Amino acid sequence: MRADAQSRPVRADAQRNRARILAAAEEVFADGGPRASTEEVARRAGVAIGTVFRHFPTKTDLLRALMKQLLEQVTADAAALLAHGDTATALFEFFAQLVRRTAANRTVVSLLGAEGLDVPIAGPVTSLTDAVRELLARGQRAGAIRADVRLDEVMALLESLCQGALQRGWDEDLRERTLGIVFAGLRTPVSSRS
Amino acid sequence: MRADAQSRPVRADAQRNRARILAAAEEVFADGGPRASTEEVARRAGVAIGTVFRHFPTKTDLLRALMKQLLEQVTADAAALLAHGDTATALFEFFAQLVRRTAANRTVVSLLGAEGLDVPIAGPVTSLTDAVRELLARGQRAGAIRADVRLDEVMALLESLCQGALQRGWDEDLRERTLGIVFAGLRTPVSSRS
DNA sequence: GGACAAGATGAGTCTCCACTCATTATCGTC
DNA sequence: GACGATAATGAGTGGAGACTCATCTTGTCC
Repeated sequence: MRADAQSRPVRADAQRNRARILAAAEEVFADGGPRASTEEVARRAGVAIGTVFRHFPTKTDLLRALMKQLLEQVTADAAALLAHGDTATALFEFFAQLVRRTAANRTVVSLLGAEGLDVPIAGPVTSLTDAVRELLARGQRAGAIRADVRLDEVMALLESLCQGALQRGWDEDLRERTLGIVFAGLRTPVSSRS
Repeated sequence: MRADAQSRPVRADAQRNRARILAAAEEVFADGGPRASTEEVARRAGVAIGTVFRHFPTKTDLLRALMKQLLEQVTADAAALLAHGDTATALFEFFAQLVRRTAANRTVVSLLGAEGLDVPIAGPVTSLTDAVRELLARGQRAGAIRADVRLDEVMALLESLCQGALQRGWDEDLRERTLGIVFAGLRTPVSSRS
């Protein structure tokens, strides 16, 4: 494996460590949030702290790498639903999936507009937005989602519910019921409107 | 003004400073979040740092005092609506009011289940919850809100939307439209359900 | 299996921030 | 206006955590 045509290959131990660090960071930040220390990540990865900083020169870089990885997974979920899901309800399924994933992974908090630390992630967000746009359009074409619902509203709800799902005291049941209300608001009503 | 039957009055400068500190803290934490430094609060209050700590022995105490103050305002809003508002839509009005207030005041983030720091505020939350319970019950009795909506769901939505409203890029317009969707989900449908 | 560059190590630095305390200033009272 | 209690001051302390770097180790290539 060559990193570049005129450079040497990336050493095997370096690749291994990079992977270990990412995995450890996922766990550590999952419970503890982005305020958890880099030292803790190093400890859980079984690596010295200098090694973490060799791979990710800044804590923000590490967070960004995690974000990117998660966004890719989530975007893949969306793509799968676009390919195989029921057109009418694919958006709801995706919505529920994302919130569920977030609930299990505090780091995603910063997903669409970081909070405590600044974690710029412009690129990956775009593809997620694209996927949601398509999911929304299909639901609307199928008549399942109100025609006047806009993309930014869906993204805003997604963001809000992901944030909410992180709070203490949200169990799975409450999460599903709350999502149910939001979905009812998105769904095409038979007649009443205001 | 006597603090207690057998103690001396609270000195005028002390009262003044306490008020100044609270006001400054509101501003400072409003932009900067709860991670803003106590030193900054002191500076904006025009007071030495030791004075801040005399009034609020701990940063958490200061945050808690702010929370309490805000919860009292919000609970007062709810009480006003209970007394004079339109029964059917009072909950929606209150909901919108609270989210709006939050958008202008980052500190409220930690309102119903603190994030970064731990800011226990058991008592004041109870009275807020009570007010929302009553608002919800009235809306349901009036037939404006679905009968199967539960209090914890409303609180969860409130929490989520307040969190969401803090994100960058939420302007007033988006906020109102997003709330509109949630309200549609809470409203009694004329016929369709799923 | 030797040479050497890439990588790992972890004690140490630096900065930031919550919190303390000896000293000084101010208020309320007589 | 003097006196004692209360409060304000701000340099200082302690600890946490991001980041560095001189030194040692290991993988890769011939």
